[in-house]
Amino acid sequence: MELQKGKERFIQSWGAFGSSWGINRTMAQVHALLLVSQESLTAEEIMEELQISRGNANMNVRTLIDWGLVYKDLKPGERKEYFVAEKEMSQVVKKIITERKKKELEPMIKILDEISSVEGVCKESEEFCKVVSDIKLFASKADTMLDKLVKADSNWLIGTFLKMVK
Amino acid sequence: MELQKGKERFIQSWGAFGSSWGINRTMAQVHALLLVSQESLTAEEIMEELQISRGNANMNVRTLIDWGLVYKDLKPGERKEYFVAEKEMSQVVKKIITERKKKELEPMIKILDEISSVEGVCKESEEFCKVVSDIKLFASKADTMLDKLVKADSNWLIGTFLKMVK
DNA sequence: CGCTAAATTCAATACTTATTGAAAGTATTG
DNA sequence: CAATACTTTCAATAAGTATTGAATTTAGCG
Repeated sequence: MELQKGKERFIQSWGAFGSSWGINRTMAQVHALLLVSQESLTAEEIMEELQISRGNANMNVRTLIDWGLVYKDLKPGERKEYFVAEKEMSQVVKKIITERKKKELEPMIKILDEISSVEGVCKESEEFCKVVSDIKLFASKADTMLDKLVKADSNWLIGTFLKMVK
Repeated sequence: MELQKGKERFIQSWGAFGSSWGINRTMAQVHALLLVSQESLTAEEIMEELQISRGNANMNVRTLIDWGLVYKDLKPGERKEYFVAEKEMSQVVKKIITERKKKELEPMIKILDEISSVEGVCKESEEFCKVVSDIKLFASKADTMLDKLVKADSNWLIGTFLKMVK
């Protein structure tokens, strides 16, 4: 496998994981493409490389920018926009955690709070009350932990992993 | 909101999060229903409660059993199967982590290894090599960390959360 | 065994989510 | 300010995923 094949493999695999991650497949491919590109790319180039439509390219680049995983790289004297990926991997990890937490964890905690704040639930059904409060306990711990990871400096991020695994 | 409404809300919300989690919506609802049921339920009862077909109920219960989140509760003298949820929440968390890791993390590490094991990648493109090995670093750390969480005893699970967040 | 209740399978179908591409919008240039 | 180069939007459509339910298989019982 030579370099070009390696890059293609990476792009295609990153896209496939996107799906199993609840992340749009094409968005993940665009991200992968920008990650392995030396130079920043135009919308045209992304469309060409990934064989996707203009609208699709635009929408997914925009979402990546919203996530903070891609930046606009405006070149003086050039009218069109170039896009470049955030390549500091600790930043990438933090930003993915932030977005997934927002979508997967926070709304859940909100609803668990609503359910368990109801008067008399624990009196009426100890079992239901316990299920809800146990889930809340784990969800809150996970939430706090992920917050710390995201707010910490980059060395701390990997350092925390190390601390946990030893 | 009285108890019954609370349970319904819980089932419906757990189902919605399932989706944003890459977990089948109905499977999550079946899980929620069993979590909040005092008694173990038959396929019929699940179909009835969630208004789903026999096939659907069967498939999702089976997947939950594969995940170790639900058990068969066979009653002597009764021909039909009853299903009951694992209610120890630390077990539930461990089992969900195990399955999501298997689907979301392990295949990724495998492919990153394949890509980076190729001769000359680093010579040909320092940048690509760095991207791949940085991702590998984080993925492996996460993998090891999750392994520890899953193998540890239940007190350690919540204890580790606490250790991290202080 | 054969009968029957229950579980499972799977092709057809419904539902959900992503993609296209032409039309509309916006900004730069001469 | 009109021509142009590019970006964004969005309704139509395609692709992907989940669900149904009738047909099939499996297992308990006399």
